[in-house]
Amino acid sequence: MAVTLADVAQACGISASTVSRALSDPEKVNAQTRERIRRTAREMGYSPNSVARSLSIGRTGMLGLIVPDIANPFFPPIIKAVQSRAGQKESAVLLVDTDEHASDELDRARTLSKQVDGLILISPRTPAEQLGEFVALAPVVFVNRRVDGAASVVIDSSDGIEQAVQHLAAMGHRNICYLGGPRLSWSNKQRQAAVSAACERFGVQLQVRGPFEPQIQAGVRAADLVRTSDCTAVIAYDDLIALGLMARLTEYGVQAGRDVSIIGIDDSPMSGMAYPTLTSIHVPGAEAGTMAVDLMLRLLSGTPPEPLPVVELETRLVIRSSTGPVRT
Amino acid sequence: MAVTLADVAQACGISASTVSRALSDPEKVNAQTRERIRRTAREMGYSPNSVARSLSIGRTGMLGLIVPDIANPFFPPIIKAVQSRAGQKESAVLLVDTDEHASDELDRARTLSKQVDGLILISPRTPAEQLGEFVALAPVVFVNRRVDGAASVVIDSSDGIEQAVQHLAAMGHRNICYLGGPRLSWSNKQRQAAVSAACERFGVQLQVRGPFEPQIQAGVRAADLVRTSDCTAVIAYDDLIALGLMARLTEYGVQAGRDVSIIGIDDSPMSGMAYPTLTSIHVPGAEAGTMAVDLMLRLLSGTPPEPLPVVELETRLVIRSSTGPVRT
DNA sequence: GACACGGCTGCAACCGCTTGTCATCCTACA
DNA sequence: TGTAGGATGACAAGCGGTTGCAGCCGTGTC
Repeated sequence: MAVTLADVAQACGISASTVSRALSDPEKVNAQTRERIRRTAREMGYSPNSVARSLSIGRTGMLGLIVPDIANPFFPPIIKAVQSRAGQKESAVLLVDTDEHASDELDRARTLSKQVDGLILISPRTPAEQLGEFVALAPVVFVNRRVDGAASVVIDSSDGIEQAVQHLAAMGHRNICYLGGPRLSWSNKQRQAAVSAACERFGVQLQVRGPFEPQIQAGVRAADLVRTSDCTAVIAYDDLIALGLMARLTEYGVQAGRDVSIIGIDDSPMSGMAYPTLTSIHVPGAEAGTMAVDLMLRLLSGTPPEPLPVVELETRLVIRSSTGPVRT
Repeated sequence: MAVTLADVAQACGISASTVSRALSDPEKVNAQTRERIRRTAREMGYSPNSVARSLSIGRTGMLGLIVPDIANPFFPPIIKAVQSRAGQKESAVLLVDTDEHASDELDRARTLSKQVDGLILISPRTPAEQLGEFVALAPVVFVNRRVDGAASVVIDSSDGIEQAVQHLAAMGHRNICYLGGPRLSWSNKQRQAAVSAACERFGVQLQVRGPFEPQIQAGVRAADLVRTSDCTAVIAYDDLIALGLMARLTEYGVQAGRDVSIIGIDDSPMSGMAYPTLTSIHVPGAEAGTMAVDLMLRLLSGTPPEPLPVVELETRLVIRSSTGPVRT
């Protein structure tokens, strides 16, 4: 029912191979033949069958994108960037949401790897020992996680975190709390280490609580821990936790920015929205997505550069009103 | 390099067709042969090439999902539901985000339609006259939009909206404002009509403002319009607009639930988060996603039922603290 | 004992496109 | 005028599965 290459060829009284070349490798076909073919193809409404094409050339033109949770506002900007960059490069994106199930990642990757040219894993929750298996499966780019021997786009939160701790220290906070993210989360380890280092540098006492899921409810749960501690400021693993915390504290009459200082990480759109607005560390998600696609395309086309590229992106503190001088 | 059907066949000293049948149509193969084949296949790490399979059987096992904006919190739950349902049914999901560009939808659909078995369009922004073209392209299910002659899952906001207006009227509000969504949005038309009907029924004055983009910033912009009007309550096209509005009004010292009543639509996770928490109309997005996949699978398998099915889902009001008695 | 029938399996065509190889024809140069 | 060489386009062999058809063999029936 769909018009095929052979149909066009027949209509032109010419062989299929020539039609194929006329459309994909124009140089190799005489100019007027080419034009005639193209016109007929257009008139007949021909459009190549991408499955057949994939089978023949051995590439599908699709990228697999594995994400822990689309509903987490940290991810959509990355996903959008990946999509749009892939679109520019004529690739489609096969998206998979693992619902934060670390153990699903490898399974889904295995399935996916047969339908796509390469895999982009955003913030994978899989334990480090198993990450190698992904690399064996297909060309892989990791985002928001550094993996030895693999291409990755990492977001170095240490700059932003250092700014955050400095900001708090400058306002007199001497006792702060870090609300940790999922235990298996690589970025949680990074963030916690950065907080810890910065606290040491600025002479601030640090207490660590957690793990918390990157969800609003977890932040609500964290509120009681914070209220009963002697911390005057909190840095949360992400904005969701920070927002949940802030909302719950508000219910208790504890006001962020006045009674306690709260800093989130991700700078999601909601942080500008909350009341009070949330001081947060901006994480360049969109850039990361774009870079990941570019990296992948580089891996796919030709020889991967030997030391596999690791792109580092920086973060910075965005001060809003959930932070303020320590209450004396 | 990957192990193929032929490799397995050779290893078993058997023909490829038998191997194929042993794996996909077990009944037709002798039990012990089948077991031997399966074992060898497993040992060799065989896994079928899905592209070749697609070419052969003429189906790709993929569904195309077109969404206006992943970053809008209304969509992720739907997308997740579609994914997970499709996953259960061994289908993959090819996601496309059109960034709210109505005119992109048809283009993307055209490209996509060649790689997938069917198209699911969530809240399409395309004008009604052109919707027929999608149907011509491939099996289509529309979500959150009723399209004549096509399968659709619609969310009937009228119940929820009626409850909302009744709720406001009961608290003495006699003058309310509806902040409209995008002009081309079908659901905006539905919602506005429902608000209008309900206001009439409950004897409430209605003012309509807009259009506003479903984004926080639009709500912020709306705040001035609301402040200078004589409305005592607002129903916004969606939660984002409501939240933006509420945050901005808070900055002005106008407190939702006390000085003005605000109701959002979508009941997104943030509505429980904001301060004050946002009264909102719950929209069953996840159910809609699941139903859409089921509908699609029904369309694809066998004869579509003649009157193309339209699934209707209901909405309901979730009262939180952004609404209260009119201030006297 | 011959025949029919049914269960298994192999052969080969096909899905639609790409691409290496080769024949043909024309041009240009010696 | 003969021939080398470059365009140009046809042929055919895949890519890796699926599936209709036919053949083989064993069993049951008359």
